[in-house]
Formats: sequence, structure tokens, C-alpha cells
Amino acid sequence: MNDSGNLDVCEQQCVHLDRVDRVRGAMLPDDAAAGLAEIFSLLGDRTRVRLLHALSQGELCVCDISAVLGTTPSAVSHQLRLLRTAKLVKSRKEGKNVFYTLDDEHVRLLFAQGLEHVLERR
Amino acid sequence: MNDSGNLDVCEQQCVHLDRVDRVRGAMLPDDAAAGLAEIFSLLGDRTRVRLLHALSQGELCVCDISAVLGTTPSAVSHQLRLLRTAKLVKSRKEGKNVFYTLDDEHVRLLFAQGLEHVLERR
DNA sequence: CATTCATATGAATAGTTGCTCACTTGTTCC
DNA sequence: GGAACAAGTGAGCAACTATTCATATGAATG
Repeated sequence: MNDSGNLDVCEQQCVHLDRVDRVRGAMLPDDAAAGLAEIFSLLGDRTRVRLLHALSQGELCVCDISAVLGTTPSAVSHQLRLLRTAKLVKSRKEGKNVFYTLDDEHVRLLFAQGLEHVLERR
Repeated sequence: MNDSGNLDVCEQQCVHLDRVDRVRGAMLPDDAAAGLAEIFSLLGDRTRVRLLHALSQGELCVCDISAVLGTTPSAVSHQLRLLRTAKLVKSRKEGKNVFYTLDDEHVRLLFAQGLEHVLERR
């Protein structure tokens, strides 16, 4: 079953077969890699970082957020849709307003972890 | 000094001034937001996720990586340059080969945290 | 029920990004 | 020195993305 000899995609000569085999055996499942990339790329935008950080302070409605960030409500709404479908934020309707909160403690932790890196390499 | 009345960018009517003021006071510094976005967007790519995960198993040279990922050495090299300048990986030269390793424990932690989110929302 | 306002959405556009291809650099080995 | 090979680089292209603008929906208020 060991398919490690399948190098037809990339015909390198130097490959250290032992290491490559080992790493290939421990490869991240493809959907996991895709899922990770999806979250991280959602966090990988200055506007969304600031948006999520704002929400980490507490519940805000769309126009509150747009006031805080200094962007149009439309732009905010577009971003919120992405974050909502990724289950990073959740919404609650109250009259004309829709209030948003973080939907995931992991986001806080990721932020904290990320900030450590940023500050450390400064 | 409270400049919270400065709403000229976004003239909303609904704004909840108390909340907005509070959040504005606790805003993430701009360079921190930019720095966070930069790391996360580096992690926000399927190829780089798999690349970093491969490196988390141990040191690999460029063509090992390209064999593992099934991409061209050139593509890998381009990605490695990004990761190197962001201090996520470091390199060591040995003869014709350049070996790469993770340069930051935070990456592992971020991965773990991110995976938890991915698995949880499954 | 008409107006106003908060939010959502679709299309279009400008900017960004990841890959490929061609080429260069630098090292080993004869 | 010259051939072979690993790695890095720049230009160009295709795909993606964030914003804007116009418009739609839906709730409150007179």
C-alpha cells in the first residue's frame, strides 16, 4: 500500500526518500488543509481583523461596526456574510438592527496567538 | 481629547454612541492589525498550509517539499521566500541543498487552534 | 400606506496573489 | 573548466477578492 514511489508529478533527483516517505505518511488530510486555509484567509484581511477585534469587545450592530471601522455599511455587510457562513460570528435581529457577536472562542485564542508572533518578531 | 464625535467618514444615524466610543477606545493599533492580517493571510493558503505542516514533521529541502506537495520547485521557492521574510521558516544551506525548518513555535499552536475550529464546526 | 432607515445582495471594477516559464546563481563532481 | 543540478528570481497571466454603486428587502414611525 505504500505509494511513496509515486513521484511522477515532480521528478526531482535530490529527494531524500526516507524523509519524504515519512512526511507523506503524516500528511494533513486534504479537507483539513483546505479548512485551515479557509479560516486563516478569513483572518488574513486587515478590515476583518479589525472587525473581529471590535466584536471581541462586545455586541455591535452593522452600522456601529461601520462607524468604528470607518467603512461603508455595505462593505461591512459583505464581510459579515463571509464571517457568518464560516461560523466565526453570529447575528441576532432586533427591530431594524442586526447585532453581531463572535461565534467562536477559538477566534480570540487565534488572535492572541497571532499577536504574540507579531510582537515577538517586531 | 475624546474624538469620538468624529463620524464624518460614515454618517450613520443608528450608531450606538456609548458602545462605539468604548470600542474605539480599545481599537487594535493599526500596525498590529496589519501584522496580524499578514501572518494569517500567509497561513490562508492551501499550499502553504500543507507546506508548513510538512515542515512541522522535520527539516526538508526544497525539492523534498516539492515532491511532498506535488508542485514545482519554483512554486515552492516562491512560497518559501514569503514565509522566510515573515520569519515563519528559516533555512540552512548544505551543499547544493537548502534545508528549511519552522522558525516559530507559534505556527504549531496556530495550526492546532485552527484545526480545533475546523473540526468543531464540521 | 408612505417614508425612513438598517441591512442585505448582485454586478462591476480595481487590486492582489499564486503559478508557470525562462533564466540566473552557486555548488559539486568529473 | 564544464556539465549537472538545486535553488532563487522576474515577468506575465489567470484566478480570486474587497470595495463600490445601485438596488432590494423589511421593519418602524408618522
